[in-house]
Amino acid sequence: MSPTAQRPDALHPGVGGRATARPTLEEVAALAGVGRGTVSRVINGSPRVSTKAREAVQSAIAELGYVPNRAARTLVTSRTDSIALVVPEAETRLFSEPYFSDIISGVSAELAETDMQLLLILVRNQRERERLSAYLTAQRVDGVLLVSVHQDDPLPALLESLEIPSVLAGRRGDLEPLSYVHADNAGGARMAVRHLLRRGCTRVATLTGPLDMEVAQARLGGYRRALEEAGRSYDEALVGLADFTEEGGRVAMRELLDRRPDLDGVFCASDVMAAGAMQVLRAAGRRIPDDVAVIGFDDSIVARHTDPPMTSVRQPIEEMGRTMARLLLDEITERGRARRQVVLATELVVRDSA
Amino acid sequence: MSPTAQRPDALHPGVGGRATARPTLEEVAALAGVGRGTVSRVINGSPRVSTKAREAVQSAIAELGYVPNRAARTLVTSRTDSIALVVPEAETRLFSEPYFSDIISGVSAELAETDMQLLLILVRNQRERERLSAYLTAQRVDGVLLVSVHQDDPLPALLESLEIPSVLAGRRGDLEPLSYVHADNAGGARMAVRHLLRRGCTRVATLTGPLDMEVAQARLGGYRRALEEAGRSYDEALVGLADFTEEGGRVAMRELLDRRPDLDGVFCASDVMAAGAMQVLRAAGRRIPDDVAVIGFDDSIVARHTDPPMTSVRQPIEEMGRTMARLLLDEITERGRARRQVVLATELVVRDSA
DNA sequence: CTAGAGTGTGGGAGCGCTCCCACACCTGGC
DNA sequence: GCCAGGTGTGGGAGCGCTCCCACACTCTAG
Repeated sequence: MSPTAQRPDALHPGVGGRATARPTLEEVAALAGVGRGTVSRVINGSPRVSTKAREAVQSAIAELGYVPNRAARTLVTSRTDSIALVVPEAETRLFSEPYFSDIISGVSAELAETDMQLLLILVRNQRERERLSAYLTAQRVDGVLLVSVHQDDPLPALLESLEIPSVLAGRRGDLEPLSYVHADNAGGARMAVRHLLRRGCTRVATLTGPLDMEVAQARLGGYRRALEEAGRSYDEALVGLADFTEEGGRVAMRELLDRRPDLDGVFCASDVMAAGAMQVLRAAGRRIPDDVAVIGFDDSIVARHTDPPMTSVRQPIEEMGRTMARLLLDEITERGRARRQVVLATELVVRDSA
Repeated sequence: MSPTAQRPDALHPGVGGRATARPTLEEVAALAGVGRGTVSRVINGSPRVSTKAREAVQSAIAELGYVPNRAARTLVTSRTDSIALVVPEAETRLFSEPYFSDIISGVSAELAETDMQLLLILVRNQRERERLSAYLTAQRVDGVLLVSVHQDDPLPALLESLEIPSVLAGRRGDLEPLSYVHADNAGGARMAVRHLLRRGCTRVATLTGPLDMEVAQARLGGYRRALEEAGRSYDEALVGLADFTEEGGRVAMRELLDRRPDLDGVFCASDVMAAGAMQVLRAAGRRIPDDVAVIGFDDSIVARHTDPPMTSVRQPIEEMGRTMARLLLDEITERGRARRQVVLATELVVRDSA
C-alpha cells in the first residue's frame, strides 16, 4: 500500500538479516538536499523551517516511505510515547467482567488523538510483579495506569518511589497521594439501599467485596449510611463478607440466610455476587423480588441475563478510563504538577429484581 | 525495595530533566574493573566469560541497581522484546465477551517464562488502522498476534507484506498463508446438532454469525454436515443470518419463528445470540427445552446465567492463546520457518437448555 | 622449543536519532 | 557605510548499547 523503498540489500543475504532496509533520516536529508537537522525539525514540527525546505523534505519522506526509528529517538529523548495499563489480575474472573474492557475502551478512545501507544500489562504473581518492576525501572513507558487497587498492593508504592507519572482506578484510602479516578461507590450503594427501603424492605442485608479494597469498604459504608439515615440500626448479622465472586456470593448468601432467614432485601457489591446470591435464594424457595429484593453493582452484562433481570448500580466505567488517560497525559506533559482526584457519579438502573 | 543509586545530579536541575540518572553499562564496567564487552556478555548470558569476571560484573550490577536501557539495545539489534496483540474491535460487544480476556490470559501465561512484553492494541476504525500500520512499519514489535479475523480485513495482508512474524486466531479461509490457531468450529457445530437430533429434534434451525468470518461459515458448515449425515435435507428456511450479537439473535429468531413456527431445536453460533433467541422463544410461549431445545457456542459466562442454563460448545480459548504465543515465539527466533496451522478440539457442555 | 588452536578480553565503530553550537544570510537603524 | 539582532541551516557530538576485530594469554601436539 504505502510506497516502500525496495533497494537491493547487501551481497550477503544470510545471517538472519531483515529483508528490507528502512530508509534513515540521513537518506531523506540527502534526497531533499538539506541537512539532518532540517529533516528532524520538519518531522518534529518546528516552526523554524522555510516553506521551501519543508516541502522538499516532505516529498522526500513520501518518496522513500520514511518512518522514523523510535528506538533512536527514545535513546536521545528518553521518551517512549507509550503508556502502560497495569492490571494486577489475581484471577481470571477479574478479566471476565466487562469492567476492564470498558476501562480499556475509554483509555484508548482518549488516546486516539495522540500518538501514544497503549500497552496492557497483566500482573498475576510475584514473578510478574518483579518483571514489571524491572520494566518500569528501565523507563520503558512514559506513564502508568493502574486498575484494581488493593490496600496491600506494593505497586502504588513502587510507582511513587519511581516518580513515574501515574493514575489509579480507585484508591488505597482517603489520603491516596497518587492521582486517581473512581466512581462514587458510597453514593451508589446508598442509592441502592434507599431504593430497597423505599420499596418497603425492612431487613436489608449486604454482600461485601474483599475489605482490603477501598471500593468494597466504600460500598459497605454507603449501605450503612443509608440505613442510618432512615433511622435503622446497622446490624452486623446482616453483613455477609465475600469477595466479588459468584461462588463467594453463594457461600455468603447461604450463611446470611441461616443467620437471618427473615431478610427481605440484599444489596450486593457486585453483579456476579448478586447472581450467585439469586441462585441460593431461589434454591431456598424465595421469590425475587417478592420475598427478597436483590440489587447488584456494576450493571455488567450479567445483570441483564439473570432471571429476573437485575437492578444494579451503574458506574461510568468507560468515562473513568477516558478520564484516567486524560489525567495521565497531563501529568506526563507537565511534570511535577499537583496530583488530581476525580470522582464520577453512579446511577441506579432499575430492572425487575428490586 | 531494589537498591537504586541515588547520586547527586548535575548542577542544573531544570529543563525538564529526570530526577535520577540511571547507571550505564560503562559505569558497571568501571566498577567491576572490566571492559564494556565483558559486561555486555554477562548480561546476555554468553558462556565466553570467566567465572571471576562474571561475579565481579554481577555484584557491580547489584550494587548500582543497573537496568539495561532497552532503547539502546533495540537501536543496535532491532529487536524490541515485545509483541503486539491486535484486536480489530469493531464494537464494544466483542470486548464484553470473555473470549478476548481468555486469549490474553493464555498468551501471557505462555509469555511468563520469557521477557517478552505484551502490548495490546485496539483497532476500531480506519484512523487507528493507519496508526497501527505506521507502528508496525516502524518495527516497534517483534511479532503480531491478530484475533477476530474478517475476510475483508486489510490487516492480514499488511502483515504479509511487512513480512513480520504473525499468528492469527482464526483464518480468512482454507488457503490462509499466515500461521493461525483456531478451534474445530465445524466439528463443534456438528456435535451440537447431532446432540439435538439424538434428543429427538426433527426441525433444527441455526443462527449464524456474520458470514464474512470464516468462523461463522465453519459453524454453519458443521450444522449442515450433521443434518446431511443424519439423512436430513438442509433447509434454507431454517437458517437465520445474524451477527453474533444478542440483538441480532433476537431479530433472527423472530424471523425464524415466523417462517418455521414448527421448529423444535436451534443451534446458535454464539452464546449471546442464543441468549437473545431464548428470550424471544419464551416471549412466544415456547418452553425450553421441551418445545424448543437451544444450544450456544463459546460456553461463556452468559451460558451459565440464562434460564435454563445453556448447553454450549466449549472451545479451549485460553489454550488457543497459549498456542498462538508459542507459535509466534518460534517464528521470531527461527525466521523464515514454515507457517504453521493448529486446530484445537471443541467439546459439548451439556446443561439444561438441550 | 615452536607452531597452531583455542579461550577470554578490551575497546573501536556504529545503530539512527536529537540537541545545540556555529555560521551564513538577511534585514533595518544609526 | 557599519554593526546589532534576527532567521534558517548544516553538521558535530553523543545517547547506551551490541558487534566484532584484534590482542593477549593459555594449552596441546609435533
